[in-house]
Amino acid sequence: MNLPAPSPPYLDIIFDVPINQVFTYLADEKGEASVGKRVMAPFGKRELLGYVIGTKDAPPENLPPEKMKMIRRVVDIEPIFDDEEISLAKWMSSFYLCSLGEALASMIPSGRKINETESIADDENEISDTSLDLSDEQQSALNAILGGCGNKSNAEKTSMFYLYGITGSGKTEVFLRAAEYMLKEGKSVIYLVPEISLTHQTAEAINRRFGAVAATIHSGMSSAARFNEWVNIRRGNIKIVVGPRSAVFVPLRNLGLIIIDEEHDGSYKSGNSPRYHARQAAMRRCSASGAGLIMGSATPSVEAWKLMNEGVIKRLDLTRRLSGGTLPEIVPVNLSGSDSVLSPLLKEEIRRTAQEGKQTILFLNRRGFAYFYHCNSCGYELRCKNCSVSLTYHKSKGRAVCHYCGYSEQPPAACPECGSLEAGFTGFGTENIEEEVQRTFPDLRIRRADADTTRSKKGGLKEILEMFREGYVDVLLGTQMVSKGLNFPGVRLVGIVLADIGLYLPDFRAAERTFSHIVQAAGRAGRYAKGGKVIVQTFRPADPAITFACNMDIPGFFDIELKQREALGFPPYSRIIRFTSRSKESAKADNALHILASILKPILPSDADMLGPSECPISIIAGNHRRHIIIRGRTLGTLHRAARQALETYEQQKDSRVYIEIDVDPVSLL
DNA sequence: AGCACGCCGACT
DNA sequence: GTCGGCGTGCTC
Repeated sequence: MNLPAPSPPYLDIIFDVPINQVFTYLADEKGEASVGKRVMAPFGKRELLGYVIGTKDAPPENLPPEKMKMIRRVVDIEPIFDDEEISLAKWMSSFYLCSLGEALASMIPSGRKINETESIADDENEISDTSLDLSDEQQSALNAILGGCGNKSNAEKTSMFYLYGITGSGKTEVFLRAAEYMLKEGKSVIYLVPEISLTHQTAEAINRRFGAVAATIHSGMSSAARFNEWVNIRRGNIKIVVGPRSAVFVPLRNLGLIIIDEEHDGSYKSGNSPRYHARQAAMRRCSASGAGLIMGSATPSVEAWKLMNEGVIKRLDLTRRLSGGTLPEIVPVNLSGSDSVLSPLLKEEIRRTAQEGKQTILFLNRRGFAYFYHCNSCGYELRCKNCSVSLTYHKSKGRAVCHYCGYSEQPPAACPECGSLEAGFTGFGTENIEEEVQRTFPDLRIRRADADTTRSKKGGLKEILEMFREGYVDVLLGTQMVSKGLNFPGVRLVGIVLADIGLYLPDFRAAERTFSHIVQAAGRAGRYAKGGKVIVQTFRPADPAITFACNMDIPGFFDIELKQREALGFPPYSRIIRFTSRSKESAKADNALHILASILKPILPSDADMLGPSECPISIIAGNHRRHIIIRGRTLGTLHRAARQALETYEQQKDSRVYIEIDVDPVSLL
């Protein structure tokens, strides 16, 4: 009879703290601690949850034995992670410049606050319960995928694919067939979706179709439920996981495939440290495990498009709509000189739509952004005292409100600067539009859906959308969140009230986003409606983001956008790391970044440059002054090295205790 | 990130 | 005379 080998007395443990250091502890007497388990351990003056990532028989030489402490207790009965997760965490830590503990903690569901915004899904992907016949295009796409990543003997083979096709061209069916193949091969599958609310319906559909093999894991679940699923997945009871960006980390063994639906979607990038991108993490997981990767969208990210041009990702085109539905006509309308937010054409079309017994959706993509207090005499703008962004007028409250920190004030009757009475709220806010639409069409039933009208009561949005679906509403008015309504059969007209709002943002991705929004809206609007129409109101009708979107010329847009990015040296022709400081005192925020800049400057690689330090476009958020530095270079490797070295030196100079946030490959620079 | 230790201002 | 501000140092 073999006694179990005595477990090593020393444990290497990491914590969810921003110190990239492994701490050695004495194991407990029972010897229950082992790699992959979590433990409670005394850490300084407190007791923290730690992750055991290694064991050893001898203590580290340079550690005085009296400093070493013993763990308090072992949390897990069985290990909840192993070398695969540790290796992925190590990659995260070095790629996103965070500590190993922060990386691992962000992967494992264990109390760390995760931030995946919940909103109503659109049911664009209506998944059939049974296998559908594939079109020729779908079939050849599937063949390419299975030929590329079905062959396990050669993991180096092209195994990244992109299903590029308009809404309704059947991407989902190809995803499912590829997943089905992998499951039959005994492999497991991760299916990433952009919205939490999509996970449930997608998983349900997969279960109906393949039997109960799919699990979901997302922040809408209780942490206990999430953790249960994690353990279930790790035990091998589950073969396919559907979820938002964090699901890219689930401990599925024998991974065969990762699917990323709506690859362009911004929610794949984490908003808090470590600011990982699920696409990047998926690529890393796939290359480490030999699994395949399939992404899909009608409007890929510029990054993905470039990789397709280079052949790194194999592009598979789905050009035809399966249902035969035609795309709606997209009409740009120049708003310049108009004194109304509703152009004559839009009014006329709303009227006609109503007369035909059909419905209209009016889109405002950024709530209140252009609805600012403005003096026509001196140009004064009313801005938030804390956040420096324009205040939005909320008529229901009679106050001007900040969309970042919630500050509000009584709007002045006359310009505070020059006293002119030619001042007030102009521009475009949802309330404003509602009023104007109501005034213009007193006989129509108009409903507004935005964060204010839907937040108060749970399901508020659902209710509004239900009423809309049932035909009790003629005109639905709202932000992105009403995109679900686009799939309702009664919708004939979609008005994008001010398409170029985003173009005024100081962000090099503004054109890409604007373009994508219009194309996505149009693609969905044409799902059912015959003779559907999309009206794109803009002050910049000649802007390529508008013109190419209106012509549905996607490759055309990417061609000129890529040229533009190349000329300006922006991604994907460069890589970027952004350092942001924030402090209640602007001098501190400034100072910290100037120190960092002076360290960075001399060690930047020759192919790199530095922008800033400068104020962030949104220079104050919730009372914190924000400054940033952007370093930019041809490849990430050399930037990483410089950044790591600079951060280390900065730590030692320990001047001001200002928090610096690091964003590798930032998606927003606001 | 916390949390404590430590040295300078307005309060019972 | 103390309470308490947040600068900075440390965490096996």
